[in-house]
Amino acid sequence: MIKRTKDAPDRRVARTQMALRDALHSLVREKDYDDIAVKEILDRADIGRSAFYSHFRDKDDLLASTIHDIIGPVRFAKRESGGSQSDKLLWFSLPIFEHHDGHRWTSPLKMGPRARAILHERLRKILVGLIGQQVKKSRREKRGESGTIPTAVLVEYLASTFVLVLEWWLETRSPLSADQANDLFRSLVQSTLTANGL
Amino acid sequence: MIKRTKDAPDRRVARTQMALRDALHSLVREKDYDDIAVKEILDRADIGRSAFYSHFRDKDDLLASTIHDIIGPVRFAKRESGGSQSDKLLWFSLPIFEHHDGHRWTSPLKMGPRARAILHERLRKILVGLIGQQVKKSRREKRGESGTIPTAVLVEYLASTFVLVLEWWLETRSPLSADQANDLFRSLVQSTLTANGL
DNA sequence: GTCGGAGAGTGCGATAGCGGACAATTTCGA
DNA sequence: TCGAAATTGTCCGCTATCGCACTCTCCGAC
Repeated sequence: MIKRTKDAPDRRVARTQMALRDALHSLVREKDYDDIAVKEILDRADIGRSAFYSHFRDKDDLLASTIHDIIGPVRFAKRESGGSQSDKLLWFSLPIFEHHDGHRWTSPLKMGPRARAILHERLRKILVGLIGQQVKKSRREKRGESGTIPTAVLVEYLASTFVLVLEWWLETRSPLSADQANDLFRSLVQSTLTANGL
Repeated sequence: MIKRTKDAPDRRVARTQMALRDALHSLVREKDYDDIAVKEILDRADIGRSAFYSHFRDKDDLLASTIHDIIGPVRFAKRESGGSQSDKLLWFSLPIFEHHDGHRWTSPLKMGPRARAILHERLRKILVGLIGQQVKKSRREKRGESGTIPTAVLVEYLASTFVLVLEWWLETRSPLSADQANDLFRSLVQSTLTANGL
């Protein structure tokens, strides 16, 4: 268990975590995720076994943690989100599509459906947290206009729909550009949003 | 002080030392060695101050330690040293010339005469150790043929002459190739070697 | 079957690196 | 020339990582 007041980022922690993530990243381009042994990750990262398990429960936990490599840059884009109501609500989608677009043709990550599921499940949860605040705020401002659908459900709906589109876009290697995929996602949820006063 | 029992290579030690050497390497291509603050090295290597001083006395000590980056590869070439007597004795020279030749035109290291002196002095000492064994062995086999010049002096002579040639070759940016510089060095010491039964 | 080897996790004593505080020295602009 | 700021080198309590040994489970060979 890592327990620190976040204002004290120990160099060592950041270093070993990054080393492990980098090692996994490079390995997953060479062979299928499920065929990668923890030992291989340790060797490539040049990290001891016990250090690994003091940060991550297992290989899947490490994989899930790599989401931050994606979500990190997205957080930066958060500030500069002006525009319409739905722009403020769905600001996250385009950066994520673009991120994957960049990596889409370089070297395909070799991971089966199980690994994909882990990543997307984690992404979905994080999105729920991210969207949640926005939706609550927007709905509070417009309270009374509509009350049939619970906010929590709406948030889950947005997150899972986004992940669905992302999954489809990646899985089918659709020729759609990141922009187009993003538009597709928005089209899907737009009417529901307006119908619920968002 | 660094612990003993060399059979216990701690990952952490190797890691921080390499990080520091790499940092210095990259910095010395950007600005003059004497203008580089320890703080800058620490920042680039992402290493704490106390870790630095637990390995090196000061900046110069770190610089001197980078010799191993040169001498390491040379040790490998040691095995495959067949040929004449002097080939066995002077096997080290060509690899070193070649090493410097590779880096000579890429990006010149920005270091004044003081820094150069540190490096070459260290190199000289290591060469003395390296050559020493060989000379002693060769002379033991041919004992009696000549006894006027002490072995220790001969060794120092070889090392310092080599460093001299290397220094001249680098300093003047001589158009000589690594091979030619190596031949030059050999020509310089050849007669002395044969005169002393080597 | 069962043997043996390999990988996954766990536990532990030892230690390298951490951040931060400190005095001593150097640098440098007012 | 003086004082502030920067840099160097030292020290210390805390902790992350180390190497190593160990158990457990899985799995293919025989």
